[in-house]
Amino acid sequence: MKLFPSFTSEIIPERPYSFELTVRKPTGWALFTPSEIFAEGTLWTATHIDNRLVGIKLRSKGTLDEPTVIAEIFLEKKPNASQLRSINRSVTRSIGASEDLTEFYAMAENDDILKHAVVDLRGMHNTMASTIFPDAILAITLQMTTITRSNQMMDCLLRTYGDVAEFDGKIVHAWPRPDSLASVTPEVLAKMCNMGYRAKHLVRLAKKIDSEGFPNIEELESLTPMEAKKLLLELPGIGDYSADIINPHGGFPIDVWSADVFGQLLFGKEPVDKDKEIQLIKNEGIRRWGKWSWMAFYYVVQDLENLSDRLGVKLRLS
DNA sequence: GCGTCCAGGTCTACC
DNA sequence: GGTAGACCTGGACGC
Repeated sequence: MKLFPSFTSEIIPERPYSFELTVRKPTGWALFTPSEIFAEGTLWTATHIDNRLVGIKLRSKGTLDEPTVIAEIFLEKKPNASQLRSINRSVTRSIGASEDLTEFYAMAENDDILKHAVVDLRGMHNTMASTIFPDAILAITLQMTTITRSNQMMDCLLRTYGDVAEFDGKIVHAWPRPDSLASVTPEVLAKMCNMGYRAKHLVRLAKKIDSEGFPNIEELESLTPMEAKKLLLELPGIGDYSADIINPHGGFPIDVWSADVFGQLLFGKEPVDKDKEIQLIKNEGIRRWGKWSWMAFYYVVQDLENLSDRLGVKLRLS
């Protein structure tokens, strides 16, 4: 779909704000889609906001302590005033511009693990999807397989069922909308993208979000973290780990990989019986970092290589 | 070349 | 409430 220049916003994030660390994480996690393009300090990306395909060009005009982000928005049609406000609000929230890191940093400076990460990654804000569906796709494709195959599944979903945004001389593939996958049979999806048993979960989940009135990301955000998680656990194929990935409040998503990392950091050893020890590691992380558990997880995972050196432990990088 | 194991979880049946 | 076993697939590994 061709998108045209619509409007430009100047966003003033809470300081400190590192544009590059925030929109382009050290681990390579994308802001909205793995297909987005980052070059010479500018990000071209695409997502759905209010069911509308939106092309977004982001660049920094400021510094870590005097940050300004310029967001150029590309749409198929001219938005009305309400749509414009909604897109602005969504982009501002997604790039973590309103997030105040002061309290987290104060806690982290007295934490033997985090005190290193917050120095290494000063100004990195938490980013957020504009809808829950992309994170649900991520969570389901990560389940019980290798990262290589997860990436193959995600790439197929993106290119076969996603929307293509053409704008500013770039082409970016956005994640599929729930209605695009709700109309596909699990058999076709399993065959097309080698998804195996995950296909039926994903199709049922797409139908539930598309037509059964499941709360959107802003509605989940207005609930308490536990209320939001309880609702997410009602989605097909979404268990404790996946709900912690999708929850807009953040969680402490411990899987077999992060269990090795946080087992080393919190108990000095990787778990032997992962099934049993994952819950212990999760409980200890939540006990130690409380409401900042997600930010702690986020900073640690983005800083593994440095932390391995600084703490003198061998952390499994991926 | 072939068989087996296992990987960034979740669901269900059974106790 | 707790837990064992099934679930798609393909790469790695041993033989």
